[in-house]
Amino acid sequence: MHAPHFHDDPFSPPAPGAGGTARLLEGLNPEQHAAVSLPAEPALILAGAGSGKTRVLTTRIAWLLATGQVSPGGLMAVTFTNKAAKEMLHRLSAMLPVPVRGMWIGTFHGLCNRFLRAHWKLAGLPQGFQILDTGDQLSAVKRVIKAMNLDEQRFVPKQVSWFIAARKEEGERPSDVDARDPNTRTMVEIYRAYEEQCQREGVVDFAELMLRTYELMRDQPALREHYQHRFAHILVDEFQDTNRLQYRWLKMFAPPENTGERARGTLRQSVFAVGDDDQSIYAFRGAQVGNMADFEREYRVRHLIKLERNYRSFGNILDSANALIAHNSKRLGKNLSTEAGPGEPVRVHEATSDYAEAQWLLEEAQGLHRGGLARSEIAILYRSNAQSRVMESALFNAGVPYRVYGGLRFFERAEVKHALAYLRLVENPNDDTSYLRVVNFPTRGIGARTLELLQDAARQSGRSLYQSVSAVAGKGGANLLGFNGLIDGLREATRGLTLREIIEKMLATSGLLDFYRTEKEGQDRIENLEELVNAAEAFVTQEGFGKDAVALPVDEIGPGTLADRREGPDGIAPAPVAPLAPDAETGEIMSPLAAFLTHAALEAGDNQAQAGQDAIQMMTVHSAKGLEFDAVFITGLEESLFPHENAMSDTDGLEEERRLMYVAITRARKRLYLSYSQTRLLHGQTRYNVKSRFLDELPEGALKWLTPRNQGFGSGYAKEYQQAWQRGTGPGGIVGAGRQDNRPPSWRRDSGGDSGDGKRVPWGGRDGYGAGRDAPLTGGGPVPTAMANAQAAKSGHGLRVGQAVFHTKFGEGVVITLEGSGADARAQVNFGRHGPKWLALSVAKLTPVD
DNA sequence: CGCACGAAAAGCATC
DNA sequence: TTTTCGTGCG
Repeated sequence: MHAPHFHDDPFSPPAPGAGGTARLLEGLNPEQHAAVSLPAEPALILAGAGSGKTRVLTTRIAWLLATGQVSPGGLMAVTFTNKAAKEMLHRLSAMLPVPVRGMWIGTFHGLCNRFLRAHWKLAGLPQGFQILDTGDQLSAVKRVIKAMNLDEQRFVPKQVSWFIAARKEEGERPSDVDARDPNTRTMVEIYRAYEEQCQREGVVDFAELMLRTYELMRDQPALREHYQHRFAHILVDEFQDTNRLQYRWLKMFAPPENTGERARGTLRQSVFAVGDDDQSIYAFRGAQVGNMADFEREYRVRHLIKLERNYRSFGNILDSANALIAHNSKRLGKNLSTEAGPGEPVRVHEATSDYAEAQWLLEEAQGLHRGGLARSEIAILYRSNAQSRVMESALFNAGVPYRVYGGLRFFERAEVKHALAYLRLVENPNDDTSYLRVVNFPTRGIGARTLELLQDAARQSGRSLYQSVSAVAGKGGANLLGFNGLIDGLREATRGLTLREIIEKMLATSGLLDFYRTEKEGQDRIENLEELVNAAEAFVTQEGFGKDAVALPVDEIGPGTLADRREGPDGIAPAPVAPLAPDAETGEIMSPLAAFLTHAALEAGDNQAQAGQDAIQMMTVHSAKGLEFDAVFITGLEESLFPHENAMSDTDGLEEERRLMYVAITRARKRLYLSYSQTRLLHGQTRYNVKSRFLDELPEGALKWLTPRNQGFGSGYAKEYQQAWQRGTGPGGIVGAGRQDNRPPSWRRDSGGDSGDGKRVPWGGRDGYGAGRDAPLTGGGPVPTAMANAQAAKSGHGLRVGQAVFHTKFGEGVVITLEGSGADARAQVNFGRHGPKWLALSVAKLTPVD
């Protein structure tokens, strides 16, 4: 077999030492240079925030290729997100004329998918297996629970899904789970049934992609040998975020004994792991920071390189980050430095209310924008999504364009999922999840009763819903038959059509398009369906599924082929060309439709809010990881918010919160704002919080307080409250300002190009928080407590709700509730660090702080 | 199959 | 503002 033919022949890389190679290393600092040009041995790169991690990773790949140490097919690079993978491919192709598309660079799941496509038979999967996203998985679990006649109250589908995913991420099949209590035993039974169901339907969930690949490598020596021979270099990005299974997976592809000085025989592999323990913020979803230390030990890492030079932020920002993270005990140890000079101080702002905080932020951001900063260079970060609403409201009312990350993504939208369900049924009518999703959508007279019967029948015979329709008699049965006919007809009618034509045909014959045409909110949905057609078109072009696409058999394993195929004409193994590895035996690649469905599951797409416009960026700190902005606002720096109350009780949780804060700080290039508020409306209740301990952990010299330092907590609020009272806008006036509308901002995509000028309606048109009519512009006092304040003022002990107090044992706190009077008087005080406490006022020594 | 409106969450979120 | 779910109607 011949090596595939490329225009830019990757098998003739620039000769080592040629100008090209030297140019690759140009401009790297000594540590980066060292990392990029390390010998082929295990290496751990501790890459601080903004230290050029991606550059090192991609240059390392380019360097390995350019110096002829490895062929494009001989290396694998793994990331967590599609974004990171794309970025790597993009940069790489800018550095070297290399056919990046066929290279094994991708997300863990994407690569597993590719692997399982090639070895589907060995893996015990149907050739066209489809992937369940989180939502599909949830409905699949629900069906299982129902089928087992279990109580959904006791076995909450979400929790069960989570349980199953967690087990898989620990590498445990049902029989491996140590189930001691009856509850867990039932969970395991559900897990078992769920697996059987998935297998029957020919679908796999995300965790299954990983686990199956791992198991296949573990149980198939020939396969293992093959891949270990093939991948001489494996690079892992964001290593601190790997979970147990991912690390074990890695060890299957490149076991420690094959690496470095322990390499056995001719088999010599190198793993290049890049990570930052200080940015490990995903323990809650199974990430094991400990993998870094394990890796260092198990692989006997001799090359540990720290990238501590930061090219992103000015000194004050870095000093703050360094000082903060120094409070963590569990660290590998790292300190960021810059040559950029101190830059501006970090600005700190104390607000009286979340509303006031939002107003301040709005003004400040507007100022920055007027000063010439693009809105897209301004980021507003918060710990939890619930915090975004006040700020959205403020921005919206001022007509400032903004973009909120983390909403519904394209392929998760209901109408898109419906469309995909039809397409999946065309591919595989036994996909019960998809069947149930659209069997009666648009409605075709198939009710719950009929579906019950159908599901019973299917359960009895162990067959799919599609296969069981004949078991249902009567009108319902006839309608079911009709639906099956629709799917069959669609499959016939679309045979041989292009992907675009298939989708268009489906949209028309399924009735989806007609349905949304008559629905009043349907215009958006139709646009999204059109967008789906575009996405498919783009996919076909981009992935080379056009008529010129060549299917080249690669990675076939079978007797006698292993040794042979390792070497191409010049002693280098050929790289796969097809985007998805073809069947290992036949070389057959998936149909464009099946491939597109896979793509849709593995890549949920962007959430499309406000894409393309210069808008202020709003997101949680988690989603900000990996991004950078000229100006960053970190808001809601309050105890119980950030650090979050659920994480405050144990050190591990607290340290993760601190790393989260570290990530947040290091997003800023030039200007960083930190803000907190004395009062905050959260879940309909006013909370009185103490400022975050993280603020106290920053170096005073790097900070500049925009509001008076050490102002008594609550005092500012109290003053404004009194003023408002005197103005006659007391409780009566303020009460109405409480938010009535609980919806997240759901804007209509307006047709005009110039959105953000007040045409969109985030609160469905109703007055939001401070919509301007009856809410005061500043100092909108918290509502329910206003009354309580008035009462408390009369009760003699001189305390008010919202009052800042000092307690000899617990320190600073804020009064959040007052009850009783005289000797009975008691107060609930939130001491932040110590949490809220009830105190008898006749005993406790509380000093008002003012 | 009973009843009502609205609605989606209480922490972060990749694939 | 308080609790729990899914979806649409008589």
